[in-house]
Amino acid sequence: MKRTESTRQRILDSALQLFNASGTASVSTNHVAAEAGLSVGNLYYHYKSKQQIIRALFDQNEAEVLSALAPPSDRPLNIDDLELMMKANFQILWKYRFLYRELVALLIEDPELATSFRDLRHRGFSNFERLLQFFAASGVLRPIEDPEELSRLTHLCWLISEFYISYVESGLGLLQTVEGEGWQEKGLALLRHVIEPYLPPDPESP
Amino acid sequence: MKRTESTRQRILDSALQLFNASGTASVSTNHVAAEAGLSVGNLYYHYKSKQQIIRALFDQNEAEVLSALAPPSDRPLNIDDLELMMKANFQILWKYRFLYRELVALLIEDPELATSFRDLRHRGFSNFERLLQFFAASGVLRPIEDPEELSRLTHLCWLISEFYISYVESGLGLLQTVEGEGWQEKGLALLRHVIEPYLPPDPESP
DNA sequence: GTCTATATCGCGATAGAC
DNA sequence: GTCTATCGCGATATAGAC
Repeated sequence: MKRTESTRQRILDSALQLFNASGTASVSTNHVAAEAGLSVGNLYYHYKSKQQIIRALFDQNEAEVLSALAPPSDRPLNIDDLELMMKANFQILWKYRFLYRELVALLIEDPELATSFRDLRHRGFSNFERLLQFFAASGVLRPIEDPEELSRLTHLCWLISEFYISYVESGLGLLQTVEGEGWQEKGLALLRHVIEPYLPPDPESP
Repeated sequence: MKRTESTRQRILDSALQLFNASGTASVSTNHVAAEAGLSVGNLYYHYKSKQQIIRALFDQNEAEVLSALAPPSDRPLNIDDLELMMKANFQILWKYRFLYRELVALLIEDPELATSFRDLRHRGFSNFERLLQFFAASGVLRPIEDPEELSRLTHLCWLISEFYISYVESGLGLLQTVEGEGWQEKGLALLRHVIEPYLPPDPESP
């Protein structure tokens, strides 16, 4: 409706870029305004605080995550869907990496954000657990009787997805996978590694 | 030698406590000095900047990690040693959790710290990989031929150890494991879950 | 070593003209 | 909606007395 969204969006884009590059602590609203090519006053006209900008970025992230992880619903799921979802998820996590990188600190500093995040995560976790359960029940994965084991597997996938990028950024991965996209493939490999023991026994293995 | 260490240590203790509780961004040198019961001037006499304090805490952490992960050397290693090391490691990670929680941001803000950290991690990673290799070679774990697979398993264990606490702190785990120590046991369970497929086939399973 | 000022700076946020 | 100007504050860091 309003064309004011254009400016709002430019603020978010600039903030996202700077936060990803330098972290939220060292990026001030001044920097964001400069990067976006507007005055501080104007920035504050659109967002009444730095926290509001971060929240808006979180909301954007939330929308993208939910849409990327929504199952096709009109078509039976297969194992490739799982792989595709994980891939799409990595893209989004990378786009908003500052959020996950500083996650706990951001949540401590903004209880309201903490509530939103925990809500999102809770829903996402349940969905993913159901998805794995569905795969196990439909033969894509081998059956998982113990609910504790299912829960552990879900937590494991979730933890890896959420923090793999921070793990890479924090150094070791970077040194070894200098190539631009290699990190993503390696992350997927870790997820596959965790899933692998649950693939159904293959009758024709060498 | 000098009793100045007492004050220096009090500064570090106070800083550690506050950083863990509120994050480095919202804790100022003023707060640290107040918590330690000294003047700001005195604090700056001992550490010339906030970054220096963080570095000192990192060094402390490094020393504890290295000593906790040093193998007995005079005694053959067994699988319980692995479990004990992981447990000790969790304790240390918890003690210095702000470091890992804000890891990437801290490394971006302080390139010198980044160098130290990457060096430590590189050494730690190699050691741990060798340890797993040793277990695989000596029958504690089943043989792992593919070096890529060994590397993946090592990365996996490392990633889980390093970020599990942030994962818990960021919410989901907290809601489910309200009990004070349960989180640690659950973390170990995740690590065991990853190791389990590599345990040697047990002749007398039900 | 420790304290009490104090200097300096930049940040978040607002007021008011256009 | 956008700008310029500015206020108030708290943070880092230093100077100098004790």
